[in-house]
Amino acid sequence: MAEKGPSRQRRGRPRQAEVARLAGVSQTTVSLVLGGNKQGIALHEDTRARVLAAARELGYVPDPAARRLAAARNNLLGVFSFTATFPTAVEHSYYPILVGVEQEAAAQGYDLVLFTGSSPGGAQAGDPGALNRVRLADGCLFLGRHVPDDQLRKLVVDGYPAVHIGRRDELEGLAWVGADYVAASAEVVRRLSALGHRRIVLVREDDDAPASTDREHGFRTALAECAGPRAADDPSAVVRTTHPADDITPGWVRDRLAQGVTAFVAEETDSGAAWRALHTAVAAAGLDAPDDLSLALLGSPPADLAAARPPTGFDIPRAELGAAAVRMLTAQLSGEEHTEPLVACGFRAGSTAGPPPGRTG
Amino acid sequence: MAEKGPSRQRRGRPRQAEVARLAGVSQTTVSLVLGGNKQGIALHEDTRARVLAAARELGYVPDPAARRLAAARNNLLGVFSFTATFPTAVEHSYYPILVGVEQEAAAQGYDLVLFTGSSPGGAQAGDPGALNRVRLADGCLFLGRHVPDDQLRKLVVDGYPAVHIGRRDELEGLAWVGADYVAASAEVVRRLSALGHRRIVLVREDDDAPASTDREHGFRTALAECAGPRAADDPSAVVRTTHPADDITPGWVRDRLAQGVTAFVAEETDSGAAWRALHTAVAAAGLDAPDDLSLALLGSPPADLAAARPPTGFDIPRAELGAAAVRMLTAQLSGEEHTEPLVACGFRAGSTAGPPPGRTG
DNA sequence: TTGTAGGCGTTATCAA
DNA sequence: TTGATAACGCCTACAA
Repeated sequence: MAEKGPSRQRRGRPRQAEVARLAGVSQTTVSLVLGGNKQGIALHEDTRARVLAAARELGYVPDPAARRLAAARNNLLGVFSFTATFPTAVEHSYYPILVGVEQEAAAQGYDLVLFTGSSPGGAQAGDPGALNRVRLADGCLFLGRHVPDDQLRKLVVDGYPAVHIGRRDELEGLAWVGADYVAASAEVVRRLSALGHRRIVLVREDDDAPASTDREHGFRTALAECAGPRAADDPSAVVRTTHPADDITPGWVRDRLAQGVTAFVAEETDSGAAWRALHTAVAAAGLDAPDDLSLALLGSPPADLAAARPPTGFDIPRAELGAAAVRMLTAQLSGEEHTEPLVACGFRAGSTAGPPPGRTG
Repeated sequence: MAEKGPSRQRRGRPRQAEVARLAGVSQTTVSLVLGGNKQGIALHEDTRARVLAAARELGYVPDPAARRLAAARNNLLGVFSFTATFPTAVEHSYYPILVGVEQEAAAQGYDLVLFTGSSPGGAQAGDPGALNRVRLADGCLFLGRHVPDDQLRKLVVDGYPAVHIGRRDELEGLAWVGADYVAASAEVVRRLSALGHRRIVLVREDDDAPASTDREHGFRTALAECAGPRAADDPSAVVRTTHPADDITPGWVRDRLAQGVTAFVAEETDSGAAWRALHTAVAAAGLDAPDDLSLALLGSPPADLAAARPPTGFDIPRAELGAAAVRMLTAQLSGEEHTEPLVACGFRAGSTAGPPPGRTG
């Protein structure tokens, strides 16, 4: 298997020792000069010049492996997603985050190592050591809700620098960054309230992911502020639906309207099921937003609905989220502790919300 | 600056020595066991098991830098793109290529390191050492046309395994993989010819990128076969347009038709300008493909036109391109030389081409 | 101001 | 079958 071959391709590459010989100084001096002389040690301008000249003549470039070995760090940040890093389907959720991760990592001088849950090195889904590969990097970012708790906990306990993207409180000691769904959802409700809406219904998926829970929390909090505690505690203010959302029908929408509801809010999820169902039901009922009722989306619309009228709601700053994760990780690496975990979502005015019908805004 | 802090954050990262202690063997033995025992040295099944267990317990992972320093390889493949690997403008995205790169790399047991071109560490655009970081990996893939020649040449001259994705002949000795635009473009012309078209016009951008040149070359070659050398040499058979393509107007289309042209071919580019212009002009002229004329696209339609009727043309197998690049790189690593550099593009029947009007196919 | 020496974590060559 | 020992190229006290 080409065991013997012309491997060791390092061949003709000059090392500091050769530069030293050519310049007539010691290898240490070369390291000092070429290393930028961090410790502010004084050296002859002469020596400096000779070394530089010799290095240029030989075309010297430092060996990154050696450099990193000596420095006890490799300037590598890991990115681990339990599913493939480049899934064909999930493209929409992770890609924008990676954009931010890459930018911030580059800005801070780190390169990225991509680990996939289903990679080789004997790292299958069930493998209890699957996560260990990330130790190769100085620290690692974790994406997705399916990262196994126990393995992650082991890394954290060992003091390995890790940051989870997405709120993750259950795992004690694990740093995370997440979108501030609570505040953003509350803001949407406040805007609707400012338009005159009092009875508002939230359509969410039947799932206890933090992302869903946080949205409901923000929704209820703001509702309590705007419409009083009774409105917020009303169980019918929040509807849990399944995927597909068979219960969100034109009839259901009409019923609600008849009961005085004037605005509907849906959460964004991977599938976009809640928003899609609401959208479809409203259209099928022959109703139109914002004239007959107001609609808002707690997140961004799925790609196939993006062409439609932009929904009122908020945008998750995914790139910013990635960048924030990198910042938190590098803060850990340099000994400083946590930076801000919550990233604010910007309100998106959109055009699916307006004053309730029969009322002048 | 965090210069002094509790750096040396290698902290808990276990090394072979600790595994050795735990397993009650020498560090050498650990290396032997964990290294896969390449030299076929015999060792007790007992020892082996103990070492493996200890390594797993400690979560041992070899240090890539040390590995590379000592053995000149670390099972890491680099991916370097001079611009961001994850650009915001989706159309420029390398994403589909990376999908293939990741899959093939995983299949061959390599992890991926993403080197971002715009990284500091003193690695700005002008920095002559920006590319040097890649030497940490066993070999590297290069993406995009803006990889600086001189630095890349240095790597190649030093014998560093590198593969460029996209044809790159100018750089002597640099291996590359690319889509076979020549053959694919020729095939499209042949199909059109088989339908009965004789006068065909190619709309391309005014750019001398290999991708454009190759398409024209294939176009002219096939045209010579099908319609004779006169047709192929006719300067009006190829139109160079700029971005935006103001010259591709409804009037221009009609003119051409009046002169006997029955089919138009556009090249795919980053911007999609040529195809978009053609598309728009034809529609504005009140014409329709394939009834009034035939259209073909040398590539895939831009995202915003993907919903329209699928154009006749070919698909660039981007994932396959990535996989081919990895194969070529690993071939270099194992001493074997070049594998096939050209990746075939599949013909896409689409539905914008048919027999010329007034003729029975 | 410069040089000497030791170590970073692995692999590889020999002895034992 | 296993264990010293010497690289690999660079960094960094510390000594001169």
